[in-house]
Amino acid sequence: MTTIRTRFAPSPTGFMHVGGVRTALFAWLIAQQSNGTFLLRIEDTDKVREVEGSIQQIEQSLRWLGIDWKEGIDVGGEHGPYLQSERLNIYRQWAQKLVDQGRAYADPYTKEELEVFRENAKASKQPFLYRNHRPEQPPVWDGTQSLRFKSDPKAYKWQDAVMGELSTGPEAIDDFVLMKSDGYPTYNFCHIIDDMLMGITHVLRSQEFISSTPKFLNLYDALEITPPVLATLPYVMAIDGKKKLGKRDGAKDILDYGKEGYLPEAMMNFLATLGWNDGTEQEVFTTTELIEKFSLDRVQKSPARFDEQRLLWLNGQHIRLLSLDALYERVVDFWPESASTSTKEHKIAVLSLVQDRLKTLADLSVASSYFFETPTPNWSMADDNKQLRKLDQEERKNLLSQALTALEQSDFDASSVQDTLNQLLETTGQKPGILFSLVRLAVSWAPFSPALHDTIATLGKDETVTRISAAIETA
RNA sequence: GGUCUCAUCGUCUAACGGUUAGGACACCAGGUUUUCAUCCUGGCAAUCGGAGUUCGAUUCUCCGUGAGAUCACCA
Repeated sequence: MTTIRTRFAPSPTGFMHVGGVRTALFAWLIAQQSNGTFLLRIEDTDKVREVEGSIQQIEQSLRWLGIDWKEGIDVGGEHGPYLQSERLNIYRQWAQKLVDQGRAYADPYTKEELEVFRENAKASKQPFLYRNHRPEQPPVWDGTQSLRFKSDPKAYKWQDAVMGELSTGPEAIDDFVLMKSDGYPTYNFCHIIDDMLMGITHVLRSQEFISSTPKFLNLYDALEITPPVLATLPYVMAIDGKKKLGKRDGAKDILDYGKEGYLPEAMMNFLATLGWNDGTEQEVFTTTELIEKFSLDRVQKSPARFDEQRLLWLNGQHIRLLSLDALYERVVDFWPESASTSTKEHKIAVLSLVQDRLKTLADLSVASSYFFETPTPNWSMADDNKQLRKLDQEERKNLLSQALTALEQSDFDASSVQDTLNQLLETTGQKPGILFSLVRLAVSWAPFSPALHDTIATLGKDETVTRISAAIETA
C-alpha cells in the first residue's frame, strides 16, 4: 500500500465547527489506516480575516477530538515551515518561474477598472472573464502588483475519490490571481505549491471547491505537477434549513461540545457516520474501528444534516461503553459541588448506578446530587404521585417506620437490602408500586433514581436511617 | 445569467438491474417487581416527476423539477 500523506489546512479565522473538523477527521482517518502521515498546515495568507488565538484553538480542537499530526507548526517536520506566512519566499520563486515561462503576468488594472469590466459584462449578459481583458503589454512584475495566472482554457474531465467523474467546459477557467499586491499568495496558488512540496497524496476538501478545481488542474498542468488524489466532501448542513453549516448560522465551537459533556469519541463517531457508513448495520464505532473501516469510496455524495438527537444518542452509547474507571476519569469536571468531599470509592459506586442514565456527562450533577447531600423532604412530590396520594399521613408514617426498623437490621449490601425490601412487601402487604415509591422518595426526594435497593445500599445505613427518620418526622 | 454538483422514511442511511425497499435516530405502544434511564419487543414512516433502455428499474440514459455551490487581490 502506498503511504498516504494528507493535510488539514485551515485558516486562522476563528473557532472550529463540526464541518471543518469533519474534513480534518476524514483526512486523518485515511492517513492513519495506511500508517501514513497527517499534517497540519496553517493558511494565514489573508491578514485581514485573521483572528488572534485561532491557531491555538484549532490545535486544541483537533487534540480534543483525538486527531494528532506528525508534522505541523508546533511539532515541526522535514517539509516545514508549516505556516504559510513563513513560506513567502517559496511562493515568490514559483511565481517568478511562471512569469519566466510566460504563464503569469502582472495585473495593470485598478480595482475600479476591473469593476467596470464586470459591470459591462453583466449589462451585456455575458459572463465576465478576465482573460478577455488580458493586457497586451503587461508591466514587469515587481511584487507590488497582483500577479495573474495566464490560463490555458480547455475542458477538463477528472476523477474525484468521492464524487466520481467530474467535468467542466473551458468557461470554468480564467486568469486568476496568484500573488496579491500585498505580497501574499492566494489560496488558489500556494496550496498547490505546498501540497506538492509537502508530498501530499490525497487532498480532501469540502464541496465549495469543486468549481475551482478546473483552475487548479490548469495550474498543475502549467507547473507540470501530477495532481494528488482529489476528494470532495459533501457539506454538513445546518440543523434546520438547507444551508451548509457555518458560523453565521449558529454553528457551535467544537470545544463547546466537550464542555457540555460530549465525549470526543462520540463526536468522532458522529462526524464519521455523517456522510459515511461501512455498508453494514453497525452504528456505534470506536476510533480504532473507524480507522480500520473508513474509506472514501463509501462517502456520500449528497450533503447531510447535523442531527443533534443522533449525536446525543451516540454520546449515551459511548458513555455506556466506558469502564467505571474510565468514566471516573472523564467526569472530573461534572460532579455536583457537594461531591468534592466524597471518596473515590463512593463516587465510583454512584457512577455504576447512574452510568446507564447519562446522555451527556453534564447530566451527572443532577442525576447524582442526592448521593452527596442530604435532600430536604418535599411531601408535595408524594401528593403528585398517583400511587402515594392515596396514602394518608398515618399510613405514610406507619410504612416508613416499618421500613426503618427492617432496614436497621439489614446488612447493607445491595442483595441484603433487596431481601429486606422484599420481606417488607410481605409483612406490610403493600404493592411494590406504593411501598417502593414511598421509600424511594424518602431517601432521595428526587423525581427519579436508580433501583431502590442499589440506591439505599450506596447511601449506606447511617444516611438511609437519617433520611427515613426525617421523612417520618415531616410526614 | 454562465459553469458545476446533488436527490430513498421527518433525520442519518442500506440495497452486483430481480428484496414484502433493510437498519439507526426521533416519535408511539408494550415488557423488565416503584420512578427515570438502560435493555428487549412491536408500530408509524421513503425511492421528486415524466419519458426511454430492459422480461424486469431505487439502481442505467434523457428531459423536467427542486436544492445547493461557484463566478473575489476569501479560503
